Amino acid sequence: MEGSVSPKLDSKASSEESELKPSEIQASKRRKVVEKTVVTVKIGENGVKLKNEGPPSDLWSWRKYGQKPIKGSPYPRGYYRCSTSKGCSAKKQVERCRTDASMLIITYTSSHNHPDPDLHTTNLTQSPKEPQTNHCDDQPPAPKEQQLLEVSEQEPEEVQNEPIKTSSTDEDASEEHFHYLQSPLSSPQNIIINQEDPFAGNLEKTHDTLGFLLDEEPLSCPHMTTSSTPKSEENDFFDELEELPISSALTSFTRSKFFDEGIPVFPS
DNA sequence: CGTTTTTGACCAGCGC
DNA sequence: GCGCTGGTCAAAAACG
Repeated sequence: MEGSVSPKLDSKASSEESELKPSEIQASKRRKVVEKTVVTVKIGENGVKLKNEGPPSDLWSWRKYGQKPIKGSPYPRGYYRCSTSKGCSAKKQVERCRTDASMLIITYTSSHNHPDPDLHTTNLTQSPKEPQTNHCDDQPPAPKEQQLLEVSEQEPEEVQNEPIKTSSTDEDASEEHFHYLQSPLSSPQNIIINQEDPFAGNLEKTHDTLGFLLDEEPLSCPHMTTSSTPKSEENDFFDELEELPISSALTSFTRSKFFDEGIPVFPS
């Protein structure tokens, strides 16, 4: 059925192409230029334990539809699709940073065409935006809750395993401790989320996250970093990797970005 | 029984 | 034009 591939790709492509922005799409036309958001998550212990905890790793349900080993990286990349909504074309790729085993690189593609389950419950009345059609990003319903974020122009992954903490003080970021790093190289937007930071508090996230965070240690696990990572750890990581060790905060924030059209402008 | 995960194969885009 | 890599689908199996 070679013909069957066309339709599916077509539908996907058309959907994505419609929303992607000419200036924000990936520069490298490796494949179909689509809207991609790269999120680097530092999985201290939070993420790892996530699966053990009750709270879902994501506000949305993701269904794994494939996994492939990436050249140059000892870790495979998992491909997930949003299963929360049948017609949702949101996808995400999860892989581990080859330079830092404790870092997860999640690449979000497309956006959800349905309200966030969690927020939905809360804003149920205010955002009855049903998937009337496919206009998901046409209407930025998401309030600019978390828009102020640290924007830096550095490459997170290329650097050492040292989490880039914009010393800008961050505090400005009184709103959150998320660090957005734009990567002019290939990704339109790189977001670094240091879960080790007590960011969740400001993110109006669900108690689930907090609870799970609190349940775990404040952070840390310096001994398990890169080169010294034992094989068992690797395997274990894979296991976690597939579990989507992402906190709801991350998702929520990502969602906002998508719906908001995200990605605040990067002041040069 | 329904949903999700796993694995292999196929296809498309890009580089050389 | 060929080869390589990445991305997706489909079938089967596993799990709740």
